[in-house]
Amino acid sequence: MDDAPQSDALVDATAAAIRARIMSGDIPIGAQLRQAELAKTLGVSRTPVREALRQLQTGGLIEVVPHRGAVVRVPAPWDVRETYEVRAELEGLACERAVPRITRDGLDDLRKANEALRPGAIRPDGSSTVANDSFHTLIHGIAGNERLARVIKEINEAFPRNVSALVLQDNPRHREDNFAEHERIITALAADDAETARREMQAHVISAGEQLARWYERRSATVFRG
Amino acid sequence: MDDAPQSDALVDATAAAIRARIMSGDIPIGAQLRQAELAKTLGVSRTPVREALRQLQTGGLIEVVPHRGAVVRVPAPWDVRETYEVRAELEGLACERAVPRITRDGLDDLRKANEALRPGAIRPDGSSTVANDSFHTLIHGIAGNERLARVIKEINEAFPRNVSALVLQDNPRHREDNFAEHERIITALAADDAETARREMQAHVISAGEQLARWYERRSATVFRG
DNA sequence: CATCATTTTGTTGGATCCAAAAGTAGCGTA
DNA sequence: TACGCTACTTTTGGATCCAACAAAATGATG
Repeated sequence: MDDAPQSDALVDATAAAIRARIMSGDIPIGAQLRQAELAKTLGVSRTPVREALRQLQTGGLIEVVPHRGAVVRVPAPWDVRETYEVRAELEGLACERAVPRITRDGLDDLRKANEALRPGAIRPDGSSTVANDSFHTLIHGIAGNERLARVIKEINEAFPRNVSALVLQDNPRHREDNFAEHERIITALAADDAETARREMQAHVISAGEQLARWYERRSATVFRG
Repeated sequence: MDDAPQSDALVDATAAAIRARIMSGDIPIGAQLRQAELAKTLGVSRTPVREALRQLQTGGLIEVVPHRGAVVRVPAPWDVRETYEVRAELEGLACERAVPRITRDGLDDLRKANEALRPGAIRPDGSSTVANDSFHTLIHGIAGNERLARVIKEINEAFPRNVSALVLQDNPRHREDNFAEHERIITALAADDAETARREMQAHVISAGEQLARWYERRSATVFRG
């Protein structure tokens, strides 16, 4: 089950490569994306790069202005908040749907995924991001609605991942909150309490969005000063 | 605020043209889309057609298999149901958000939009589709969350519009239900009752999705027989 | 007569080429 | 010295060309 159903190998690989470099912060926010440069770096022609850029553009990760080129999109804080309100709603739905469908094994998987996020646990760099992702992805899988999973995935791809990681890793308090919120969600799922599960998940996502929005606020402030 | 932020004029226009022809049923479901043919028809080169097709592909309206070309996607009934469950959630959120934001003028606009859908009113062909759309679009505008509006728009673009129109126009009963459901939504909005507004809108979308899914079920059945 | 291999045709995918547009720098004039 | 105009450079957008791949048709063989 691919996100882009199926198409050419090259342009999808190219898009994935560019997206990865943006997500990882290798290409910073606001940076210009020159087609020729990308083509040379990735060892392909300009054609697949162009189509990859278009694909990323429809995803909202980059912006393309007619004859000036593509830049990595700099999201405004209100945009982050709006997006996370939508995402909260959808994640809440996924969580609610997961309640009647979850098994003991599923609960175990979730607990294990969250255990990797326990504050104070030793972990290699960047692993918290994937662990965090996998927690949500597990729930999407249990929810059993492919379209829902896909829409959430698309929404997530609108913002560079490394920023979320930064937000999480910078502040130990955030790590603790994140872990505790996940635990509450697991508890509600285990208790077969759909209402609570949804509410907890919504609150969790909203809070994550708020932290992210604040990060962008601080960032734009410093940028304006500098 | 365009759906595709901004980019080349030609490829967006091309994508819009192709999408319009699919949505209107001019290009039927399951039809093959030959790039050269489209290019000739639209009076452009194959390049913008290719990129337009890729754009439509990420939207999910068409499917592209590596060396065999693009076809208009034939949605499975379960896919329709899944999609409409997601859409119901989001439209419900929009409706809830609209409650504290709606004005008397906004209510009037909604009433007027629904009046165009009154069963028994005389209307030219196809106008019911746009009237139906405008009812929802109005609410999205009032809800005041651009990302939400955009996500719903993208979801809607996953299925040809003419099918929804068919579903609506075929059965007078559906027209009546549709009208009544809209009225209930307006009533809840006017009563400042967020809970009910959300619930009514959700039920409305779910019901529309069910009708659409049934239509596709009947269609696939006849196709298999034929 | 059926089945498999081979050839042929049609269509897409990728690369290169050419044109158009915008930004920039340099020069000239007020 | 400052402002404006022009020419140049850079980069994207569109068209055309060539190769790869898949399907269909045709012929040969069991």
